[in-house]
Parts: sequence; C-alpha cells; structure tokens
Amino acid sequence: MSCGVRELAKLLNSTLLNSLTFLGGFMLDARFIRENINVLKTALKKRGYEINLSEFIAFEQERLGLMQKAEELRNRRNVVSAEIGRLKKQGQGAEDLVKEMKGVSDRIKEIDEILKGIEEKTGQFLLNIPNIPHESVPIGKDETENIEVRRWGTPPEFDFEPLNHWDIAETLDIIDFERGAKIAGTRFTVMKGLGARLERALMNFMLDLNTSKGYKEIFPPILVSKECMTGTGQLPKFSDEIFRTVDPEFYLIPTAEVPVTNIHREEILAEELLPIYYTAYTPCFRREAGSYGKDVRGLIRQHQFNKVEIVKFTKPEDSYAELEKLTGDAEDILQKLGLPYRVIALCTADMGFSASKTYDIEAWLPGQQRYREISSCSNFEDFQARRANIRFKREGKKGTEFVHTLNGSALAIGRTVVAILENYQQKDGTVVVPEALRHYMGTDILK
RNA sequence: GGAGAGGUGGCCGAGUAGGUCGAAGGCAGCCGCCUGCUAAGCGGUUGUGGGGGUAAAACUUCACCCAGGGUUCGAAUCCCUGCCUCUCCGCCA
Repeated sequence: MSCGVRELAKLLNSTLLNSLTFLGGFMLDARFIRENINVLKTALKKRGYEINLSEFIAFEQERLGLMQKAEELRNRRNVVSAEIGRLKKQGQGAEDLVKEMKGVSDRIKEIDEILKGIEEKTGQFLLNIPNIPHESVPIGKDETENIEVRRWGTPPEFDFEPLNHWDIAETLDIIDFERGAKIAGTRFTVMKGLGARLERALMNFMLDLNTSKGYKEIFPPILVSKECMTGTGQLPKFSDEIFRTVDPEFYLIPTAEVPVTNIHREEILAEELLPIYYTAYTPCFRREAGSYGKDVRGLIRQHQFNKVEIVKFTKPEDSYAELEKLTGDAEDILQKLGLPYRVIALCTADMGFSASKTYDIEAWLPGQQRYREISSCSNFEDFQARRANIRFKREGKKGTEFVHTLNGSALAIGRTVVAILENYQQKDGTVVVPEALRHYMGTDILK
C-alpha cells in the first residue's frame, strides 16, 4: 500500500516541478496538487522537510485564473487584428477596432506582469523542494539510522601500529601538505613523484575499467553555467558549497555529475539510445563551508580533488536495476584494488537534496580504524531530468517522458590514495602497490 | 580584443516594403496504393509545451521561427540587449 502513496507522491512531484515556466516552459496541474497535498507532506516529512503548500496553492489558483483571462484576451486580439488587416486591405477604416485593441493589449500586459511575479515566486518555491525518497529508503532522523547492506573484504591486520596516510605520505615524500597550503591555502595539497604518479595511475585504471564495461568516456568543461548547476540541483539551495568566478560568472564543478548530466539538457532522446552510460574524470571543487573542524589533516577533505564519475540516463522502469549495477561497478574497482569496504543505504534524513535513493560505499581506513566514504551512488529518478528538461520519446507513443538520471563516484581518487596507503602500508614505511595498478605505476612498491 | 555575416520545424531551405505563417518547397520518416523483389511513381501524414473539453479521444484555444525586452491594433519579419555559430585581423596555451 505504501506503493500507492509513493506513486501518488511521485506524480505530484512531477506536477510540481512542471510549473517552472521560466526553466522548461512547463505548466502546473494545480487541481492535482490541491487534491494531494497530504501525500507530498508525508513523503517529505520522512526527510525531515516540512512543506507549507497553502500559500503556493493560493498563488496557483490565481495564476490559473489570470492565465485563462489573458488567453481569452489574446484570442480576441488575434481575431480582431486579422479583421483589421482585412479591412485595411479593402481600404476601409478600422479606428474603433484599433482603439479597442489598444486597450486589450494594455490589459494583457498588465496581466502578464502579475503572472510573471507569481511564477517567479512559485518557481523559487519549487526549486527548493527536495526529491521524494524511494519507498525502499530506510526512514531515519540522522546518519545513525543508515543501514549497512553488505561488506566485502577483511580489514588487514598489522603487527605494528598502522599509520595515518599523511604520516606515510610524508615519510615517502609523495604528498606535500605544507606547500599546498603555501600555494593555495588550507585544504590544498601538492602530489609529488610516486604520489602524483599514483593519482594518475588511478585515473587511468578507473577510466579503463569503466570504459571496458561500456561507459563512454567524457571529458567535460569544469567551469559551467548557472543553468547546469540548477539542473542537477546544486543551485539555488547550496551556493555556499560551490566556487564561483565573478567576471564572467562561472561555477566550478563540485562533481562531474554536473556537466555530464547536463550534456543532454533540453533534449528529447530517442528511446533506442537508452540507457546511456558515461564515465568522466574531472577535478572537483568544493568550498566545504561549515566543516571547519573536520578532517583538517590529510587528503580526505580537500577544496580540490580528482574523481572519476559514472553517469547514466535510463528509462524510468529500469532505473533501480541500473542503480544496483552502477553500485556494483563502483564496488568492482575496490575489489580489483583489494580494498575492504562496506555498502550503506542512506536513510531519508541523510540523503542529498536531489536523490531518491543513495548507496554510499565506504572503504576501510586502518589509520582511522573506521570505514570512510569513497563513493556515493544515487538514483535521482526524474528529479534532475525535470529541472534540466531531459526527456525521451517512446517508439510509437505520443508525447514525451522524463528520463531517469543516476550517478556515482567510481571512484574518488584522493580517498582511494588514502585507502591504498593505509591498507598496503608496511612496517618499514613503504607501501605495496596493488596488483591491478602495477602496470600503471611501473613499480610494485612505493618507497 | 577589432571588423563583418548569420541563427527558421528531424535535416536542407523559402519567407526581408510587418497582416489570414506553425510557417512554401525539398529531403528523411510514417501510412496507404501501385510494381513479381529493389528503385522510381501516386495520395495522405509527420513538432513541443500549456489551458479548456472528454471515460479516453474528437474538438477548441494560447504560446513557441536562438533568448529577453521594445515599437505596433497586429512581428519569423522593424528596434535594443544578451547568447551562440561562421569568416577575416590581432593575441595566446
């Protein structure tokens, strides 16, 4: 029965976001919303999001009424203007009609002004509503209620006290934290020698593995427009977390998800193109505002880091199966690298704004004696597709539908470096290179 | 950065003294007919989003000729701004 609720809620969400006239040219089914307010409220409450729709609905009713009025007037204007043309052609005067139409046009302008104001308000309101969680997502109030789905591998045992990656890296002289700070400030690092090489090896290894599975390699722009950021859901709500250039205005991508998902913005895809699989290496940039005390040492939390991402566009009926496959593809990388990990299903309160369902993959870090996030795999259903207006057309069917978008890290490279250094460290301070990387590294040991 | 040209439907391409243009024509596609197969030929058809309407259709209406403003009774057609593309010059990895 929760399924029925879910379906309703989904439909409702669809309808809501449809009203972004200034984004995609959609309109909103106000009646449907009026009849289903409670469904939406309940669904979002699971996330801890309280929604107040009463003002919105009032605006909607007003908007619909005004729109109809304006359309009537436009129709009148179209008809009469044609008549005026006809009369003039026959050499007859039409002063009365012209005068009347002048009034009509002014009236239309007035109404349009009001409509614009309303649409601006409702549009902003809608852009700030998070996605509705999938029914399979555990309900919870914070991250303690996430659920561990499975584990792979066994944390290594050491006959010595395992070090943190920053200590290992310092000894090996492969990561220079101080000079990173000198050049750019805190949360920046310089990778050197085998460290730089390891970073590059991981990029290549991941891209090669992903492309061998049918993901098409993409190398996108790293500065993007505001529209892209809105399309994938980073804006307008999370401007604090993003770097921005001022003149001209660009946004530095926090993840390849942004440019890669927006590849198909404003497009209608042919059914046979789906599913589309992309993989992309990009640098990523994050402000990390509000995390001042966290992970101040080491590579875990940087303003700039490298990541290989995978992105999928699918038909709605396939997206959850694709999420499992996508997560599996990310896990495969860790398995090939021999890094122990666990998979976590995020609960309703811990999921990102745009996601319907998310699995985090956490790698074991001996230096911290705990699992840390190394990948996040999400199904956004049609949330991003609505914002970015990405649709597809079914063979032989009228109209279009929104695609579902998914993405996941495969993987975050900096954190993979951390996991390798800490899991493969040896008593003498050297680090064994995982089998799968030796070809890329040209060595089997970091020393 | 300087000087020009241009942005029309899936594609090509008309439309420039503003009026019945959602937009000629061609191609491609689809549906029929015809031909023993293929090609050619004939007829029809083919956009997106919204409102009203319907059980669903039919039907009706509004918007969309890069985007946003403006002029006008009326704009694909005129004016302004922005974005993008192309050519030439300069500069540069």
